[in-house]
Amino acid sequence: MENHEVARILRETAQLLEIDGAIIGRYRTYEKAAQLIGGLHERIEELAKDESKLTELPGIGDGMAAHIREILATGDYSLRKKLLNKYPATILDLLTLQSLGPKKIAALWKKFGTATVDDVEKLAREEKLRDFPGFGEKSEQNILKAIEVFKRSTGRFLLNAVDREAQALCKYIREAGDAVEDATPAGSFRRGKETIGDLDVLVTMRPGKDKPKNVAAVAEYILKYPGIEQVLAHGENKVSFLLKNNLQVDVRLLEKKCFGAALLYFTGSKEHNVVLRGRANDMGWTLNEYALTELKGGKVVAAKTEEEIYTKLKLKYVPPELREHCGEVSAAEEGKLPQLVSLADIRGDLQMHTVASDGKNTIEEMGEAARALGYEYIALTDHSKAVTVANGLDDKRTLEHIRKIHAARERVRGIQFLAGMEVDILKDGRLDLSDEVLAQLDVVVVSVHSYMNLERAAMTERILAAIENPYTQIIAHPTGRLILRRDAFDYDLEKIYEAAAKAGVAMECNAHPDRLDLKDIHLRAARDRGLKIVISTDAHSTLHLQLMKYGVVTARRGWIEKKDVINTLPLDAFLSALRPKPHGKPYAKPAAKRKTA
DNA sequence: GCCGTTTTCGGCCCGACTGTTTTCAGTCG
Repeated sequence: MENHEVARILRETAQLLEIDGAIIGRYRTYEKAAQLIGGLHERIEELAKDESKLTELPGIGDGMAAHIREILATGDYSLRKKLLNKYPATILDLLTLQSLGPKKIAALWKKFGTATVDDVEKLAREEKLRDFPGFGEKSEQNILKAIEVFKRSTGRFLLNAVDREAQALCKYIREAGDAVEDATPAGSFRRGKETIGDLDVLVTMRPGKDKPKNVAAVAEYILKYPGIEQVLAHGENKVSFLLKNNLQVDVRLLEKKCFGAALLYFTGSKEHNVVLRGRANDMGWTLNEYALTELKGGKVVAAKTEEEIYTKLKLKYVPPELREHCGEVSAAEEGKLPQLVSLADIRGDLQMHTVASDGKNTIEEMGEAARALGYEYIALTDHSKAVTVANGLDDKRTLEHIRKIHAARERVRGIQFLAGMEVDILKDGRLDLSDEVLAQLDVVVVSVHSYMNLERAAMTERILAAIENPYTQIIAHPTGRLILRRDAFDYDLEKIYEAAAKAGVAMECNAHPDRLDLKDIHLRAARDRGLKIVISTDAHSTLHLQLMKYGVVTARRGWIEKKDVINTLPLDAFLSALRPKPHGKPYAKPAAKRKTA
């Protein structure tokens, strides 16, 4: 059973307990256990095999360990089942509605037997909610709006979609006038999570004598942002609104002097912050979104930058991508944080498509765009013939394509072109091109595009067979998921890792925001096993080459260092780091034009 | 349900905002 499945069962139990009126600590314990297991990079199933490993986890006692074992053994949890006998499962949907929480949901259930979004909508439309304690005309309206949103939206947004909105909004806010110093995105977006629920933006105000007036004026200005669909809150220091695509944005207006504390607080994660606050308390301080202050006397210890707050807490600066309560605080304490890979480290992009298969641009255009990004080399990797919808190349066309790539080396200087292919892994694990043709390629990237629902054993065998092929060098988008749309393939990733490590096959972190595959926790596990990583965009146009940053941010979330990523190496070293080819000529740089003496 | 150099019982992060109240409960992040 996968960690996220165990986490889901525990989380739902926590939610049901809260609706059921359990005391705060009890459902919190379930919530915390769910969080912990969801973010674990070891498999909970493995840990549970050891008698004592589970209770060594923070917040897991004997009781919770037994519950986890029950879930692993039976696939469900008796308390959850019991609660679902009492409440319909649809009652959990109500928690996603803005302005409805467990208390009100419990009250509605008790009074009307309300358990579905449709039930709530009916009550609101019949104006029956408003007479109920704690509800009024206004909250009735708010609930109707929330139901609108619920019906229109899936609730999560891809990283690049939020990036676009964040950049546009921050640019608009910076143009507010002299009162505004800067606008900075925070929240899970800053941590680089693969999907984002809502966007947090911090706006720092310049100090001045007209402060309250300025803050109010800036808030007014922000609420005139053309992208706004609906204003949700308009307070003194905070405004919230929905954008036209239903992304919720929370903007906080604050003084520059507490920017660091606010950035830390609103970047999260919640769990990371809880640990920092606990640490602050132990040191005789208290940490909130305004400052790190002395418990007695309230003197400010640090507030202006995140760096100085970490320093005061005797911690090395923790990059936002690591703030997930997954060992980063103890690593920061011991000075053992990884030297994370950065976008500037990347010297080449190793997966991209051209007009030969399903790309929009030519070899030369891709080369020029990559050179403009400062890359030293690229691998052109069009699809092989099995991907007929993408006009994939057979042996003959591949050989032609290789010749075109060689010719491009002469035409476009200042970047090295590697002849590659994204070769399909067929249903039985064979590769979609002949060995003779594979031997002509500089880079062989392999991936699955068909029969994606094979059962676990067959899919595992299939990938293992592909790794056994001596020409296989890189496995692209190894789990095949499409974020928010398609689940990962079912196979034994452990076995694949083991075989890939042994064979010297590199694993791709596909930078496309729809994929981000391998994902953060898989990357961390790969790194722990010493696997080679490449980060590639899978670009289908020159524009897509710019998606590299999402791959890098995902790798950073997986604790990946520059030394783990082979496309941070100069060309010669990179080629040596690839699995050696059994036959075929090694890549030769085009000869420099000979100077006549 | 977990946890403990203020506690083996009594707390569980905590501050802002909203809408309901007439001093506060519920929700949210």
